[in-house]
Amino acid sequence: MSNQQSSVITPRAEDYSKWYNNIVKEAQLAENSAVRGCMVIKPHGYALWENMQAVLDKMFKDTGHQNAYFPLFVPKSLFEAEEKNAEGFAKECAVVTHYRLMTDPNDPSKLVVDPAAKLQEELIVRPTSEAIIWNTYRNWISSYRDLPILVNQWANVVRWEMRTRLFLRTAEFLWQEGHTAHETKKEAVEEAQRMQEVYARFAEDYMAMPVWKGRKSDSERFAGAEDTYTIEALMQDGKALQAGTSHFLGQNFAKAFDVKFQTNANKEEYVWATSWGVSTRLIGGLIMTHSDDKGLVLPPRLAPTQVMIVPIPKVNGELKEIAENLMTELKGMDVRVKADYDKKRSFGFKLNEYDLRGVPITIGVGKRDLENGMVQIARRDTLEKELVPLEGLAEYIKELLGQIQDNMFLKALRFRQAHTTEVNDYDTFKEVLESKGGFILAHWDGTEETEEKIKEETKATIRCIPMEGDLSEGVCMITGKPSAQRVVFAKAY
RNA sequence: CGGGGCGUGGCGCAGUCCGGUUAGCGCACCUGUUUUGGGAACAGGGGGCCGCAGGUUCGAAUCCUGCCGCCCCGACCA
Repeated sequence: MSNQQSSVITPRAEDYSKWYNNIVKEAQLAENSAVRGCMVIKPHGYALWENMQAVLDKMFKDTGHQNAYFPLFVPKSLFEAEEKNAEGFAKECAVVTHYRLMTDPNDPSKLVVDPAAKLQEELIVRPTSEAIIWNTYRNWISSYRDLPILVNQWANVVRWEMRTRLFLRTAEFLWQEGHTAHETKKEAVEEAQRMQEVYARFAEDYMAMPVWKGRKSDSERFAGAEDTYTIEALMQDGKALQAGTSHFLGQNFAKAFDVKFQTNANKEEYVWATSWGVSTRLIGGLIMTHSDDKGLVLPPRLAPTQVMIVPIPKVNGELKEIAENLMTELKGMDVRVKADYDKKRSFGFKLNEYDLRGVPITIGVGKRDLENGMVQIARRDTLEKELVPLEGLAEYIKELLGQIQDNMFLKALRFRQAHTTEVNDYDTFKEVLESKGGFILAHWDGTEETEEKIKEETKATIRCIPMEGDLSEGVCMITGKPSAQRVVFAKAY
């Protein structure tokens, strides 16, 4: 089987978009569906999402949150209550107008919408759930004793995007959205920042994807928020990806939905709110941070299968027994391990397949090396191979998984460092953006006009206004006006 | 919505300009045999309303008209 194009991946350097699509398909993460802009997440992709969910869910619970579930539909009257939010999402809403179909009078084999079944009030398919949730919270809150409310939901949402891309921007996507209600502004701001920190920790410790933490500029802020905290990652093509956002919503939704509480001084006040979310887009980020021209590369902490044992070539009793023992031992150490005894496919085919699917470690168990008490270990991140003694192998593997995790983070971090540039004038800004892309740290006068001008002329946007690092003052690279601190620019997904 | 490209077995394509046997190739699939240390070989086999609808013609994947869909690049966005 030579030159099999179903598994040839377009190199990144040749066509980055194509490469990305190839990875998604060849690693069997997802595929396009019959519904425009909506993907089918395949078992391997969904297993990855489940692992991400499990970790995040625990982090949410460890910070005091509970899960709940709210409806898919939002009555239009509720949706429009918070004006800015409604305006921000209006252009990308799917709307349910009818509740019944009927046989087409002109063609009995077809169905048409029954005009008699028009809804009195349209239902919006949620693009986000603030409206329905805050309408509910009104009934849950009357006293300061009812606060805080710390609720998260795992759900799907629909945003009718003009152009979609698998995982990065689909019309329907899976996410979690936390919605919290607080007594004071201070508490709400702290909550929003806490969840930004949770996201950053998840991205770096589990996805091995370094992120910039910061706040959004006015123009990039979430519709209806007072402040948006973001984590921004850098992809291998030099473009930024907004990987998670956490919003301080002020009292906007409390006012729109009339959610008040009585303080312990018997005064009536509006509730303070936050919302925060990450989505299946993270899988896109994961792919574009680590994967190579051979396929998917997954960090061990999230990989559905961490270790694959492949007997070479004929599975006889002895090889199988060794594989089974090793598997038992590794499972006992909480390693996600599988063995491939399929006799129909060759050793080489299998290895390529697991490289494609991003399995962090494959163990080749064969007679030749076993005579010396050795097995062949191949690590996906560096593509290095080595012979390792069977004696103490489980401990070695366990240790190696940790090393791979760390190595992937460091590699991504070095890439980001190499693609983060401090510039002081607009010409250099443009030149860096063109030549190597990445994050550019520059002074900005804080006005929307300047931001807009830069976006128009270069396509770069302010990804975030950093909250840590070098926060010294300067002058705007364009207008020369005072700048409070450098901000992070990049072209973004 | 603007610009570009494309619709031919599951996937990727050739054939279309210049109409003419039974529409072809690679991969995948099925059966069998030999294989298996980085994508095995051979033999046999199955699978096509050539995107849809009209039209021209003795004859259309091919020419004409209309429609539909998909992909890529922008505008919009997590």
